[in-house]
This record gives sequence, C-alpha cells and structure tokens, in this order.
Amino acid sequence: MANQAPGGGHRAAPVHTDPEEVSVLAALSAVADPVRIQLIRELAHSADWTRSCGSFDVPVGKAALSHHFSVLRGVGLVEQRDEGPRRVNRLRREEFEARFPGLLDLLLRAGDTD
Amino acid sequence: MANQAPGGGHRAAPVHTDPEEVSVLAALSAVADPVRIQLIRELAHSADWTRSCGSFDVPVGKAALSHHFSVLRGVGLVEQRDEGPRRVNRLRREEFEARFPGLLDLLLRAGDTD
DNA sequence: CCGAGTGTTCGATGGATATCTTACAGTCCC
DNA sequence: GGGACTGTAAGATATCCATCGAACACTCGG
Repeated sequence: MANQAPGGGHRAAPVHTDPEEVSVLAALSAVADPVRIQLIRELAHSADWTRSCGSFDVPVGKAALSHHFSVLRGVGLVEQRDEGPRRVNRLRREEFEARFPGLLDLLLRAGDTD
Repeated sequence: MANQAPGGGHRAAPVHTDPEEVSVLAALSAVADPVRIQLIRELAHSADWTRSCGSFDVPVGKAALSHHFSVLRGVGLVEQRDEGPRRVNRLRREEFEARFPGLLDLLLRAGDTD
C-alpha cells in the first residue's frame, strides 16, 4: 500500500464530513450540548492546528472528549489532523458558514456561558 | 380575587418567556427536534393566530404535542392565545430573531425534511 | 525495547426526555 | 344541562445519549 511514511502502522485517519451533506437537525443536535459549545468557543479563540484534543478545559474524561470531537467532525464543524502523538484541530469556519449561515456566529457571539 | 371575567373558571393562561432571557443552549436544544422543527415550519407558512395546536400534521399524540408547544413557548419562539375552546399560535419572529439572529431563517430555509 | 503521553474503542451505566394512556378542565352548541 | 371538541396534567414506559472505566493502538524519547 503506497501510504505515507515507511515502516509503519498508522492511526486510522480521522473521517471528515462535508457540512454540505449534513442535515439541519443533525447540525443543531451536535451543537446543542454544553461541552461541545465550550469546545467550539475555545477552539474559535485559538489559531488553526494549534490545539490538541487534550488541551481543552472541559469537565469530562478523555473518552467522552473523544466522542464529542467525533460528533463535531461528523457535522463538518471540526477538522482534525494527526501530528505526532497528538491530534490537532481547526474550525471549518467557511464551509460551515456556507451551509449553516449565522449558526457559528450565534455560538460565539452569545455572551452566556451555558 | 379580581381576576378576569366574572362567574368563571378559566383555563390557565399560557406562560410566555421573553427570548431575551433564554440561553443559546436552551434555544438550540428546543429547536433540535424533528417534530418541533416541523411545527415551526408549518407555523411559519401560516398567518398569525390562524393555527390551533391540533391543526398540525405531526405524527404524535396530543399530549406530546402539548408538550412540544410548551417547549417552544419556553424559549420564546411561539406565542399562544386562547380563542374559545382552542389555543391558537403565532411565531414570535422579530423577538426571536433579535435574540438569535439567523436561527429561525436556518430552520425555514434549509430544504431538507429532517 | 520500554515507558510516558495521547487518543480511540468497547461495554456498561445513568439521566434526560419524547411518547403514550388516562383522567381532567374548559368552551361551545343544542 | 348534556355532549362533542380541544387542550393540559400526571404517571409510566422507553429510547437516546453523555459519561465513565478499562483495554488497546500509536508516537516519541530514553
């Protein structure tokens, strides 16, 4: 298999979804969760590819955290890339905005913590 | 008690919430439900105060329906008024739009049924 | 090669909530 | 007043999903 660096087993590459093929209901459900809102906000305040999954200050274990990122990936809001031992993230602002105009702004603008 | 028309028991007037005092999370949770999305869309295509609760084509019993309207009222998206034996509805478009810009449009514009 | 660090997967658990059934409260019309 | 109609309330059930613990996979540095 002509794949990547020689000599190695690799972690399964994260599967990404195009926001364009995501339903409104799915997007809203994904985003209607306090932990995920917190992740999105924190991510929005950081530069792309600078935040690893474990670097977020959320009150859940790493298993749940992994699940949350999976959900966010599943609606095309977050993109992930493996960088050595860790998995770094970025918000797919433009693509998501194109499919769900205003939704991301709503999450980031609203001044409440919940 | 000096309350309303004389001689009469009355149905409890529906309690309304100002969208201004609703959290983003609550609004998103309320709106992230297939039945409620359907209600909102159907309501949006009708003139104000013309649709009674029972007049919506949703696949749930009337008890569940009553619950859904209660949720929508609770986030300030729907206003209700008693009109004889039935309770008629209207969308609080402007107020909701002011608090959650773009959210209602998102629900109405997206061309998918789910 | 081993150990520390990072993240995923699996199974189980608990809590929230959407739903139904039944019973009740008003309203209107005869 | 009786009966049809409309909606709410309360209790029971069921389903979904967020969370955790434990085991595993991969990366990197000694």
